[in-house]
Amino acid sequence: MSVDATILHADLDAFYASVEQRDDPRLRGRAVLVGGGVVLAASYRAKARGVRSGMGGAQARRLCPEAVVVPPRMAAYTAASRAVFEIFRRTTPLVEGLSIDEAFLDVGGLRRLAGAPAHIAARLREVVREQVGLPITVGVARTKFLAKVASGVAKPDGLLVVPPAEELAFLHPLPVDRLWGVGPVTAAKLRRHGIRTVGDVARLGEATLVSLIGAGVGRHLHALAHDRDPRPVQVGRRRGSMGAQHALGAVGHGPAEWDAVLAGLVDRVTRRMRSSTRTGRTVTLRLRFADYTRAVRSRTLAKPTADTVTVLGTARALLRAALPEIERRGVTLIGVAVGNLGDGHVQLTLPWHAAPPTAELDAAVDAVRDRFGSTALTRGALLGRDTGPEMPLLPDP
DNA sequence: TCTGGGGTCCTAGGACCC
DNA sequence: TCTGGGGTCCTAGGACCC
Repeated sequence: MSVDATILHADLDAFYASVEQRDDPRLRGRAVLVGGGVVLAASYRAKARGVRSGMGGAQARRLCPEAVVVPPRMAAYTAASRAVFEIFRRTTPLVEGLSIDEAFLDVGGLRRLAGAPAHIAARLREVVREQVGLPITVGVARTKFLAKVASGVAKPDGLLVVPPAEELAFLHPLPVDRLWGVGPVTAAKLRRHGIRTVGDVARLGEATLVSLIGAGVGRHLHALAHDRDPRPVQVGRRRGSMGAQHALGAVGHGPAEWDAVLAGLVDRVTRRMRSSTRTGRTVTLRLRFADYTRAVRSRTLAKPTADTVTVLGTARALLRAALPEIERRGVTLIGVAVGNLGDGHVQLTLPWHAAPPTAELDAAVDAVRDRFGSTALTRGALLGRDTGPEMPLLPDP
């Protein structure tokens, strides 16, 4: 573990809204809301009026009547994100993406090549601004946690370095809910005991903290408040689940509509799985009731799959089982996720003497089909590859 | 404040196995 | 007949993040 501040947390500012302002000069300098029903992103001018992402559109427009509301353009955001992540990876190979608009970068080994971390961070901000046209804030510190907090404090369009000697002085005056992992519930529990700042948390014994907020969160918070965070920047983490969900209006739905929604969601998810050559074993049905409480129902299959029919069958069975509860309580959201994701590869071992187009190969392809439930894999596709027996599922044509 | 869509991680109980 | 400790997997719920 380095004793230097070598970890960068880079976070695009008001990402979706900034992309909109970049692409439409008329929006620059104005309050911009992306998404009408619910605010997906708000420009800083709108945030200054109290608008937050996740807020209902009606309330946002009340707070900020002069705001321009634009529909989301996910393809543009994805493209901008890709461009920024390419710059990250040109900066250092040690990049850990956290979401579409933020990542950790470890620049520890680059001092002789590219200069001090603060210099690299400043340069990174310039390059993102020049080449992608977006403002980005960077926090620099010795740990991931501190770097993340630093970028949060420095926003928007800022750069903040926390030197190792000043970590506690930086950390302890901050309100607890500034900590990554402290949300409304934990903050309220702590507030009830008069704990408001990170310094207040640090003065508590671990056992006391655990008794207040539970073992997991308690120990985690105790470590962070004492500035202990050994987590390294991890390259190449892959998502563990893929899902899709759809919010329903309050009235006028029945089993036929629920089933249609479900089928659409499953189709979306399994398509995405196939196009990224992932397969999964656990199908989860997500429900939100009329009172906005939530429930999940899940089933784990014997074999990983990315097959629409298999996943839909499982999701339907879960929905059927939940039907009495849904009819009693009303449903306002349906979601489907597939978890336990594997890499979508399977090892085919053929006898060395098997001439390719043989019964063995056919049998092997059948075995893959059987295991993955893939309708996209064909023997021709398999033969078209000379990369050896490791064979990804193919994306939809 | 009346709430979208995409995720992560943790906890806890029960089944099952050795 | 009644009993222990430890491990893994599955399901459900909940907090949190952007």
